[in-house]
Amino acid sequence: MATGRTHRPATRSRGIPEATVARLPLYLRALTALSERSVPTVSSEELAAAAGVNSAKLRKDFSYLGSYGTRGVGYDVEYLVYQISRELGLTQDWPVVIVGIGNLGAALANYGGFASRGFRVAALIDADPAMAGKPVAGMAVQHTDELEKIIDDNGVSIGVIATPAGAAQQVCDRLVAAGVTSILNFAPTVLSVPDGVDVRKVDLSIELQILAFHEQRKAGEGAIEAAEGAVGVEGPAAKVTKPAAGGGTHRKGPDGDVPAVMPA
Amino acid sequence: MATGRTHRPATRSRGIPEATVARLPLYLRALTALSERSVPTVSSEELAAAAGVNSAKLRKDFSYLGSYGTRGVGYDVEYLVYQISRELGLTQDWPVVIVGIGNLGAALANYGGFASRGFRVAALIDADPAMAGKPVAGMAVQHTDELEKIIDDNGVSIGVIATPAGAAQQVCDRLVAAGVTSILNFAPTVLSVPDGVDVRKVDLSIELQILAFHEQRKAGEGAIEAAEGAVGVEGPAAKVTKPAAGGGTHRKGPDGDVPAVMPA
DNA sequence: TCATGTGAACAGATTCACAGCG
DNA sequence: CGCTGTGAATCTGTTCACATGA
Repeated sequence: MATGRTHRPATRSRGIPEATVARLPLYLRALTALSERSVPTVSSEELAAAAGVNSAKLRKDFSYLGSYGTRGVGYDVEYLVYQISRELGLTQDWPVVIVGIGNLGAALANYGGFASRGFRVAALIDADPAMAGKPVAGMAVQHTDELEKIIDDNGVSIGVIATPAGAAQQVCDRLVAAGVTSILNFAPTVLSVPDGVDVRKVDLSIELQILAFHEQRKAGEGAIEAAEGAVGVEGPAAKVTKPAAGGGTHRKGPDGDVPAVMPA
Repeated sequence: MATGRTHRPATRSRGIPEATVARLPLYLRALTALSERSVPTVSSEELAAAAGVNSAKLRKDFSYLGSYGTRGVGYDVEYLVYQISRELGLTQDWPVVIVGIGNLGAALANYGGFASRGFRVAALIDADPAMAGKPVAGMAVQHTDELEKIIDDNGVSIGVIATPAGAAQQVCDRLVAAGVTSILNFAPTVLSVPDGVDVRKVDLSIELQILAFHEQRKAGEGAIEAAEGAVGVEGPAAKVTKPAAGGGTHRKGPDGDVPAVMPA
């Protein structure tokens, strides 16, 4: 889901639903593990368990790729690894650049999963002149001035942004102008890009906030019903048409009328 | 999307659809920015643009929280910030532990977005005895032996796993046994957890693979039709019932019969 | 006989379009 | 009049359940 703004339907490219595409890497990982253990075939049931999905979904997913299984038997591991790899475009080499070599950028550069599976870190780029030339993950960091040249020389079409939020849009614009058409954004900002450019974002604080939401709910559990009935903890129930106290238009908060504004 | 295995329906908790919950942090961020610029109100149109969604979706999302807007005017920024914060459970403090202080763990520890918005790093934990006591992000790293005690003493319910894949499940088990009920997993593995525990995963290589899929498609463009017709690039068309060459059962690959197995 | 592959039923999310209210 | 709030239509994704074929 993280395909960012401005670029839309992105619907099923050549018939494969987006949700399925997002699961293919999961299957591929599970299959690779099986392959390493020289397991020749798997059933949808086994593979689904390894990938953490249910088997009906997995079979449906695979059905979009074609009929690659054998009824009564299962799927040939090696063959599926190949098919999924090809479908994902991993049989070719994808040079990527990482822009912003701070803590996170360095972590990404060192991340092994990057190098495997068809991705190759073509360059590490940072705006800080003091970083230029410094070795990170066995590679010399290059200055932002070189960005366009690097993209061009290496035929880079995928860029990773690991800069502070403030710099992200500007970096993004330069990447796109230089020919990058897919961006993985770690900066906590919404990027705008022209049509035809894909953006996916990875956002730590968003993930945490989603967890907090569910966590909060767990704590409440049975108390919720009671509280809602009694105090009217928001929801349509709290739709007080006229504010009970305080002259303003709004301020219909359930636990006290004045919002306790969050710290920045 | 990312709610991990074993725990499922997870559907709408108390009426708010999961998809909406996932966008609330986005709105909150945009609203916080407006708040800092002292903007008093926003229309759904403006806010949607800032958050990178469309306005109908945003209005629908907000409608699940209650009727917090004013027709003909828009939404009160401060008020919405408060409502969303409360809905997400950010008006309380969430102590989190980060397990695995490698490159990534250190990056996370240093990540500012952590500290803001209700999350507090209660401890950094690593299995390497050599790391113990070392300062990272102004905090002394503690040894895994202390894990249970730390969780308990600090009332931690959210854990972040940034260990290598091999250690993740084991760490996860210990976190859960110690009382953690929400986990953010950066290790490239499927975690199994008992019912009632939420897992969200952030997986760099999966994101890249999804980008590669779309990237590949862009490159192909009009050529796809032709190629499929001519060579029979898989799809139902490639459903060769009997392998053309090579004795095996499968191996129906389009560009060469032997799968070019990926490197690990 | 067994597990795949898939139509059909269902569920969830998005978009449309407009009634309703400030 | 302008913008929110929301039913209804649509679209996407998931699950069911079973016919099909190795």
